[in-house]
Amino acid sequence: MSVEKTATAKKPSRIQLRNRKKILDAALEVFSQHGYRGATLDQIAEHAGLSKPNILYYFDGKEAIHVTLLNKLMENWLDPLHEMNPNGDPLEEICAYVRRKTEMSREFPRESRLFANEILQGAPRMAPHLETGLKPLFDEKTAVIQGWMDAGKINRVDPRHLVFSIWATTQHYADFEAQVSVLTPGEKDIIQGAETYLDTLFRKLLAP
Amino acid sequence: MSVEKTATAKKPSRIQLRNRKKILDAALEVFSQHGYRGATLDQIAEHAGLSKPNILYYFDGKEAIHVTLLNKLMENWLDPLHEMNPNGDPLEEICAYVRRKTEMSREFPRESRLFANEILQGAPRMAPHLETGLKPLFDEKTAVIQGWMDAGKINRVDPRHLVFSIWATTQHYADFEAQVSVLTPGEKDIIQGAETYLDTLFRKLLAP
DNA sequence: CTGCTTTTTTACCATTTGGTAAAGTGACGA
DNA sequence: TCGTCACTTTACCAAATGGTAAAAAAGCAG
Repeated sequence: MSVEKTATAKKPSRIQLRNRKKILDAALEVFSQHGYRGATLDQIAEHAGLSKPNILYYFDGKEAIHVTLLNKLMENWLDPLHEMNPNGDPLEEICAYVRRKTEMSREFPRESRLFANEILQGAPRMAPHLETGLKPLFDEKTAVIQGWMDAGKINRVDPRHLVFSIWATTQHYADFEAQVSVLTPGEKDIIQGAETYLDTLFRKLLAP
Repeated sequence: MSVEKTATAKKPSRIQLRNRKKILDAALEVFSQHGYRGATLDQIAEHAGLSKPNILYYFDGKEAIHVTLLNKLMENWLDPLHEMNPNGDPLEEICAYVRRKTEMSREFPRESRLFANEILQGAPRMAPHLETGLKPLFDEKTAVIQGWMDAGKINRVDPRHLVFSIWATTQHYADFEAQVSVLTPGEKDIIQGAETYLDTLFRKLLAP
């Protein structure tokens, strides 16, 4: 069921491993900057330091590369939400989640933009993933938060909008980096300040 | 200095006005969905109900259409921020700004996505606009907010991050609509709930 | 070294895409 | 009614783009 070529039972060679990684890294760079339709195989090939036909030796086509990237992305992207512990202290769990998401905006801006591009354009290649991967987790965690509110541990707000606002505020620094950097010139680490601000924001909202 | 063809001193005819509007509306639809490089003149032509050469009779090319759209967008996009009155009640002014921005996400989602697409891809055709249009306004208004904080009218936070978080949370509902609609199925007007939630969010943050 | 497999390159191709030239059509004032 | 100007269509084109076939080169087990 893999999208990669030669993905039979045989274990991939050292060369395959290395080149697949080079291709995916180059593709992440290009797709995250130009979106799916704006990216070209030639750009990816150049970034990867390989020829275009050579890239098509490793992947079945442009779409296959994109899908592979999105698959790998979803694994890591949902991790921080998974880590939110229903048995932990509610306020601290949520603030820790905000911190982890902010951290990802700093560490993986390309992944954030790849995701943003895909969603912006209607999630044509990711709708299934949203349904089967994100939706159940979202329902589960909003229910947990609702439980915390019902128990009076945190202030009562719509948990869905709470999660949306966490995603929006944290990913903003990666997705809108071009704007942020124009408006805060010479700032060495604007995300540092964001971490402090967002902690205050959600603490004030939720403190019972 | 206009980007449109035949933009001499002569006033545009009725036909020109109608067709330019048709083209720009079609272009907004297509660019906001696919981004600049992903959009094609053929798509725009079809949406506009005109032939491709006919479109190029009214505009100098694909880029000219895009630039025209971005120019018109910036006018309206900054309006809500302009309306924030330094002499009004601080908390109410900011909450009113949040409300206006939320409203725009509901009323003009395509414009929001057009903007988001452009920023996501590094603002290649809008960097000047950000510098000359947005930046001064941003500096002015963050200074106003800082003044309110210094006067003890609202709680003290970094005004820049405050504004970023307002943009992020309000535009999220338009830009990530594909994701939001998957996670809140059957919701007739999710933005209604967002308005309530965001009012609470920023009130709790800023109430002195 | 030898023969076999894996990897890479060269040379293409069909389609799409932004754009143009020029002929044709229509509206409208003199 | 006629000529002029504004608008539209038809027929193209060159470049870019995703993709392929097949030869050449590089690894590598024996």
